[in-house]
Amino acid sequence: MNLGHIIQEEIREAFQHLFGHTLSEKELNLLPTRKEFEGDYTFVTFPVARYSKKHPEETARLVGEALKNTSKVIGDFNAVKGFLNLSVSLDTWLERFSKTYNNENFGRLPLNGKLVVVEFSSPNTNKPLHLGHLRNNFLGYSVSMILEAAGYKVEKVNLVNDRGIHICKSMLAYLKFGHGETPESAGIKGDHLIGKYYVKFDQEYKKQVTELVETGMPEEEAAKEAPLIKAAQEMLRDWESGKEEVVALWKKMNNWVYEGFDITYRRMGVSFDKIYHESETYLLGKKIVEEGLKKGLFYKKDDGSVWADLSDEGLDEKLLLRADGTSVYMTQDLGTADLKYEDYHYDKSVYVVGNEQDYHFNVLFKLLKKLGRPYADGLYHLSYGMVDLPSGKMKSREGTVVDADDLMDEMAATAKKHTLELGKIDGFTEEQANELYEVLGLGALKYFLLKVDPKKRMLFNPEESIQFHGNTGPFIQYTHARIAAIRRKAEQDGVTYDDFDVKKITECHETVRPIIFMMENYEQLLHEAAENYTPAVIAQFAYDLAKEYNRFYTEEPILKEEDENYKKFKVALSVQVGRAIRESMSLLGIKVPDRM
RNA sequence: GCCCCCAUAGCUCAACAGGAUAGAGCAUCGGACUUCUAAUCCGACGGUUCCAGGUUCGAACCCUGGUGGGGGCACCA
Repeated sequence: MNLGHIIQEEIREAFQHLFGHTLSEKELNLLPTRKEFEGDYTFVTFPVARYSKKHPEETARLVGEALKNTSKVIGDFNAVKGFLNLSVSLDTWLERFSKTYNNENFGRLPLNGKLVVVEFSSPNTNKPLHLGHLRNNFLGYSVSMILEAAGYKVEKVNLVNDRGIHICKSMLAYLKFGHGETPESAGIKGDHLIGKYYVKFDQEYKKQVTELVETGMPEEEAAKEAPLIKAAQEMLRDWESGKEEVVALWKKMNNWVYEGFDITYRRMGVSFDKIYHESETYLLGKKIVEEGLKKGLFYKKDDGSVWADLSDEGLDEKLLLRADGTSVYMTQDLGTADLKYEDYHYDKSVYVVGNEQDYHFNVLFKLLKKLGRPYADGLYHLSYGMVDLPSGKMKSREGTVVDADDLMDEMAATAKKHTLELGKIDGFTEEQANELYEVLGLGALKYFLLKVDPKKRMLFNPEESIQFHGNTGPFIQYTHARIAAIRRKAEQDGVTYDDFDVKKITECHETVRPIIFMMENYEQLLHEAAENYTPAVIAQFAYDLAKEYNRFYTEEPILKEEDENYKKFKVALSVQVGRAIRESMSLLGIKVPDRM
């Protein structure tokens, strides 16, 4: 039980004793005391004055006095208006720290026996990954780590969109203009090679459309009649009917893409427990539509197309099956939901997909609910906002996308530049140095993308993202490196620190309490991060802790402390902060170096 | 046209589900390295929380109406 809960219980008891009323969980609202007031926790008495039948301030004072007499943890209090500010005694804080320090499972909540599937990444195989994918991947991976730390069993899955007209466009352009080029012969990654032909297709296609328009054809018609688009559609039909040479080319080109993706994923530090391919799932879902028809949930129009009417739920009618009997996006997603459930029997299933698909998932979940799927209540769309550039929205056709590989290169290069300028890595081998640049560059990038609430649209300013000062990944990493240096030096000097004795400590630097306070609250925070699927609060924690620790570090001598026991404590406190930083950063997928 | 989301310091973001005098970083200005890593720390400057009403002890947060921005409304995925 954390300190907040203990205090809540004590308040409940005191209140019951004083006023004969038992407060509910919600009424026991406890918040951190604001900086400008004395105290650690604040209990707001406005809402409970109706039970005490006294003014809020009087209520606060009475509860405060009662606590001061009976509480095992509260040392003092003050009441301002309806705010009861409670100061936890130093003894208690130190005691709590001791407990945290010796807790080997710090930052890990007990297993809750529940399984959650997190689907993320979901790339198309016709172009390389870009900045938008980075937010998606980092988010999905981080949320998976957070859920795991919060006690869930987590399965990370990736549903690769490896088929469809967009792939055929790349294939067609490759056939026409590729001259048998390969990633090896071209010297570029497979995904970039395929992306090149996707762009090529678009260019050539536009030319054709322009030519047709010049002959007097309306633009809309020209867009449909251009030979290239017709050829691409034909190729898709050939693929669906299993035409050998098309399938062979498709396999070859997709494999190039996967080889490229693998490199990118590895560098990003994300991985999956299972990869689904749309080429294997796109036909699923038809049976579910049939089932819905039979149950009278869906209906068939005269042309044979199948629809769901969700107007009673405030939504539109939605197509589920085309007139020719082929599936659409929704059909497929109905099918994969069942498939994933068969595979995992999950309690929760999270889809990490951008907010432009809010409506789609809203409909999907309602349909599955209507169909009576047992897992329907556990579905969650983790809807995240677009990443904008200072120049506006990213558009692949306009060449304004920020390529993932390029971006990671740049981040690492900048890390290298800064590191060399500072000259702090004497004795590093070249390999170690390069690894450090990766850790710092990726750390900066991940932190930049994850510190913002996922739901919010965010601006990616390349110059700011590459900053290593202030509220950034490298700032936190640096704090960890400092602590690691303390630990190294302590061990070098033969200073043991596990054996500190908190009972002998009577006074502490003013930063010690807030540091302990933050770590005390960490598990609560982790719980919140998991419930709300948001790495942002973990990022905020790591930053706040690092910031507070840095103050401690600059204002207090640690290894030069003369009181031997207090010195041990300070080292232990540092080590524990280091652990908390490492742990929280790992939930963001960010590594922390021992030297930088 | 209909539906959904957003609006907080010059800029990028917070604000623990309605709590006290709205906080950080960047930028600007000023201070701190013969010291355990200055990728750090301290200070200053910076606000009508888009506007107008409402709800109540209390509103950035909830309600109503505006304004501005984004997204969605395909037999595409």
